Amino acid sequence: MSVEERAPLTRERVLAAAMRVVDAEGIKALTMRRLGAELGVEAMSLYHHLPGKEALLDGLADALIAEIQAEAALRVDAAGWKERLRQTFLAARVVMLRHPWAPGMLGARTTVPARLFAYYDGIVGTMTGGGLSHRLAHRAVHAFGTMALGFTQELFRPEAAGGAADVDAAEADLTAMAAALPHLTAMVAAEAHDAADPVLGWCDGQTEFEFTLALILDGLERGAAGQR
Amino acid sequence: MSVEERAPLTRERVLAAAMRVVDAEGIKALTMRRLGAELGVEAMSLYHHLPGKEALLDGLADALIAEIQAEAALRVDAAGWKERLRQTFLAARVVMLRHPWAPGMLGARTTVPARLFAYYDGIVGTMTGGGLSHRLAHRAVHAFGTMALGFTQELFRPEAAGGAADVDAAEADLTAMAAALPHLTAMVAAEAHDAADPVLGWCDGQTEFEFTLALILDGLERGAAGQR
DNA sequence: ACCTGAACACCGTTCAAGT
DNA sequence: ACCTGAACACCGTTCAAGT
Repeated sequence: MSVEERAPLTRERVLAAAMRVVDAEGIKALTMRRLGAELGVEAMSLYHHLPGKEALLDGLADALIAEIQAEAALRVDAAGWKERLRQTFLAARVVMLRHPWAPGMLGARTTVPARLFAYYDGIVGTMTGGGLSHRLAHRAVHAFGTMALGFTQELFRPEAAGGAADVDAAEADLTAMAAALPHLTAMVAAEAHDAADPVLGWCDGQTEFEFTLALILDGLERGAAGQR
Repeated sequence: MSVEERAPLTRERVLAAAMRVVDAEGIKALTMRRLGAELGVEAMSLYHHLPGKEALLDGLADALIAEIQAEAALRVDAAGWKERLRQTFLAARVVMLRHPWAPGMLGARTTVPARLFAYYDGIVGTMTGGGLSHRLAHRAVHAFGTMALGFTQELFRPEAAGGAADVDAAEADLTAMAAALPHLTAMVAAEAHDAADPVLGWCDGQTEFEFTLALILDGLERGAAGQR
């Protein structure tokens, strides 16, 4: 189907095709047979360029880290460690928003993409270069958690396929919900009221991401002041 | 194999058996056929008590939240919102350490376990009851992220099956690594030196968990003071 | 009503055979 | 060296049949 159908297969072409499939159809669609079809080839041919499905996913994870590094290189231009980290993590978030399948895929992985070490090395270097101790830099890496990859771990993010019937049912016993979940109901009522702009309003990911980021960065800054 | 082999199948017995299988053999071992065998029954019989595999995993997630709630009920006895949250999240962590498969399983889930709403309702109630605004409580819920479920999202946690050959290979070009990853190498050297007790030493999860928890709780407390 | 056996439509992967 | 077709050992799930 694609232009380069007749070109010889390489590891790079296989990974590029995998990225295309997964961006267009999601991670579940990425089967060896489907990927073979994308390249105009039998599934078995892929094994000459990658040892198996695990290696394919490893390669995909690695390609994603590379894209995050590239995006950060384009954007990070500040001098201070705090602002540099902020820019780094916001760049990572942009990449993750381009690939909605990525958080779940990375979370399910048990092996470390080789490129991740180099990526984190740069982050640690930014902190120690800014005067943070190795101990505080170490703690910071853990505190940021998945933030360095562009997402706070929002478990159970809402699905694209919403059930209209469920919404109706939910509305029907909204009063029952208010009784069972008084604090959540009150919070939604108070917060939704303030959300004039739907993009910046209720549970907007960007707002929450930046709040958490600032919270942790400010806390580290205070810790860095205390360590002297 | 089990004592209750002849008792009639119920949804509860199926879920209890699933929890047994997954605790003993991991999430990959949980197939409909394997679960049937655990109960001395054909795989197809399970469909009379659960609609399918998705519902089985939903049930497992729900049972896990229930266990977290029960553990918290046993332990949380403080008066202030800050200490109550600290105890709540440490209780959740204990449950997660009992079920190492749980973080990955919850992270892969796309639907929300019903019980999670009630669990978060209690957490929000603790904060608003302590004087935090709905806005700050909302931001806090996002900032805590998976901490309420007992884990910071440590992507790529080390596997149980370690490759000795890989360790040897890694040692062989340790100098090469030091050149390629100078900041990480320096951090490991500095931090590992201080780690007299291996349990409390390098990358101990409990230490990192409590550091991040305190960082966020302190930041919220400051935010709560600022909101008046 | 509950459980079964055979079958269906998929997977990842092995292997002998082609070119 | 690279690709193929058939096959193997699995999955979740359907369905007609048993009791």
